[in-house]
Amino acid sequence: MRSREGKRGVMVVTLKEVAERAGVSRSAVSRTFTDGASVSPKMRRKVEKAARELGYSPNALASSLTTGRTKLIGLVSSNFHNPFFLEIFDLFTRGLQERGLRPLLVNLSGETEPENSVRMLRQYSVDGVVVASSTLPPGFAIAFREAGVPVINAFGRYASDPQVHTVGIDNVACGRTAARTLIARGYRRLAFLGGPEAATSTQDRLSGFQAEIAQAPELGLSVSFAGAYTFDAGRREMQRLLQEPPAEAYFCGDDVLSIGALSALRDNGFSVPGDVGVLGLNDMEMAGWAGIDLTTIHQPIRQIVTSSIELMGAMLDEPDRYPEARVFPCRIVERGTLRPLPEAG
Amino acid sequence: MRSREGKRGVMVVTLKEVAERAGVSRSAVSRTFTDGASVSPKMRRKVEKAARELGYSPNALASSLTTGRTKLIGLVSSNFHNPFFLEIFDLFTRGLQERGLRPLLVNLSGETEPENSVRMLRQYSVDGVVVASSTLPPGFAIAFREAGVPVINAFGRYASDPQVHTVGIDNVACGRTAARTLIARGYRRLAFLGGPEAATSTQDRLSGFQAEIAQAPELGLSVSFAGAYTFDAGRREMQRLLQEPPAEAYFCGDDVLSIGALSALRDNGFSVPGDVGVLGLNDMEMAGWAGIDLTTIHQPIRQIVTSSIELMGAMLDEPDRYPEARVFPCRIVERGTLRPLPEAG
DNA sequence: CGGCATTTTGCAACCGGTTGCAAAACGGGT
DNA sequence: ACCCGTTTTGCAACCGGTTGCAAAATGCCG
Repeated sequence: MRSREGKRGVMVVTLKEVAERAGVSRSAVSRTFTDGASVSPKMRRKVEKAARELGYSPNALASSLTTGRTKLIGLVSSNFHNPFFLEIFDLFTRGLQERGLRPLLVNLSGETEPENSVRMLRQYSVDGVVVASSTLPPGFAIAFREAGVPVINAFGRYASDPQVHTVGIDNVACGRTAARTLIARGYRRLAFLGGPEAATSTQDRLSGFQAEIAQAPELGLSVSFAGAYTFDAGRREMQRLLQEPPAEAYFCGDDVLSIGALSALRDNGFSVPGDVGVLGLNDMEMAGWAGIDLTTIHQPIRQIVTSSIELMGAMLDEPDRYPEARVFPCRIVERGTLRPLPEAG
Repeated sequence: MRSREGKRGVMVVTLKEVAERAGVSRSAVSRTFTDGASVSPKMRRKVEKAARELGYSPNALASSLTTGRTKLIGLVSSNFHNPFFLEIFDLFTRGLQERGLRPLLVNLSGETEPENSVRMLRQYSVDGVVVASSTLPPGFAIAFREAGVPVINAFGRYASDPQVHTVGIDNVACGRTAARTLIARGYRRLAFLGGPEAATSTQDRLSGFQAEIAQAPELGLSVSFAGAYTFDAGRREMQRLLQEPPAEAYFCGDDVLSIGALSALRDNGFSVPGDVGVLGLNDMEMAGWAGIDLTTIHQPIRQIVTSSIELMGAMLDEPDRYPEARVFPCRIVERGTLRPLPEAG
């Protein structure tokens, strides 16, 4: 009887058993399964045969104990209600898997203290953490860094002096782009319908939007916030705004919010883009659906995720790497909720 | 110097260091951190003090080596393009976290062989696996069971003789409910617009739908399939169907598909529910959005997830538990895409 | 075939914890 | 103070691997 009953009744084959069956030392078995180690072809064949016959595969957790790497990556987010983030999770999980890294998913909805999650992820010796959120306060990412865990803040606030590695867009610049886009189309009385006021993404987009508008005295700006990046919040807030005559065009916090706002506008008899213009942000899949057809600012999530993962790979080799911010440009995607650019003439 | 530089330059405090500082044995420290172990109050205080001063927290992976439990749960899915599943991931991650279990997320999109994922999850010694998918072939869940890993198939095919623990709805019954719903509203020429033909959910819903319709000879049924549970697939397929006159009412594979179908119908000048009725399935958040307002069959995901997690908890204590199927009823949610029930009288 | 440089292999210690067992400490009763 | 039953504690072995080091095996050359 070579095989053993594990703690849970699961057949579990260990290195030692393979070594015995192959008639070699345990180190030899270990070496054939760690690449870069010196093993003669003959030895390798013997071991592989025994391993195959026993159905052995090495215990990643046990080896992590000596190598100090688990290949576990904490994937931390609080955006579990925005379909846009499902696209992000998809890209992250696939990207990490391709590199042999395993995402340990942490849902921070409702969590206000980073402490617990930091402790938990340290207990599991994650090699690194990706904080993928546009709404979490920067303190969360920083808490990981202070705990000595390599961390990347994806979709977080871009700062020119980043405290932690940051990959994302420049929300201030986005706000400017939004303003310029609306102005170029001849809108004059503009409005900002932001996401949660506390989110840095909201603040930054607003400040860019404001800054650009402030340059032209003939422009008007009204500002309000929805409580969350959700359809309902967007719809409710727009509903509220419509108790007074609407602005000419709204730059909304994100696409879901925009869709909610659109719904309220249409229900109140406003035609979009005839009476009112709406501009979103993110360019989530849904924005392109017929029937929604939202003009929006595209956030290059593929590049952001890819770059985050590359950066994570680099940090694993060089944990004390100097923090850097990687910023990707956003571009406007023309669809049907803003009136067209006037013909050049 | 008590603290040590870990492999990655990370300060990492070990049990041994705590023991030394507290002036006790390593076992004593270990016991104060495993509940149920016998430790005197005095000892506990000493150890906790030292631990606090050093910032110690035990290494979950190291302990898993002897206890045989990692508290890691593989969360396996391939549905990363259906916003409905984001709601499911949200519920699963939170539910697991509350029980002190950690979801290791596996994205199986594009994977055809279960082997790789099974091996990977075994290497990480997961305590159990939740396969949360309505499209993965049953073989995936079974592969885990055969590898000796406790597995639960959530949102999978209900079978009266389940091979693995199954939690979800009875898709055949759902199909019947759909048919009865449409018939009761006076629709006669019915249609099934399913998801991927290979998905068991599609097959089962169809067979229930057919079975019910077959009982009334005056009813007509046409059947077609979209390639995926997505907006585009639904829209495309409906577009194609509209080259001929439409049926009176469509039972669609799921809500996203329905929304796609709706979009095609409206674009082709059909009024819903005036000319054509549409019935969805899932009752995802979006179905309730104003502007979509989809009549649909509610899938009780809260209960399904809660029950799955409970069951997982039970399996961890009793791995050889006899496979069971847990089935939750679906109910119709009246909204605006079917004409109302005729007045009784 | 011997001598030497170069792999390849096994030994043993270690990674960070847990746990059975026996010895030590404790507590209560007399 | 002593005895005995009950905690509490520490020792040492173990979980499943990795790795530095020295011994053994190999290859090459003269």
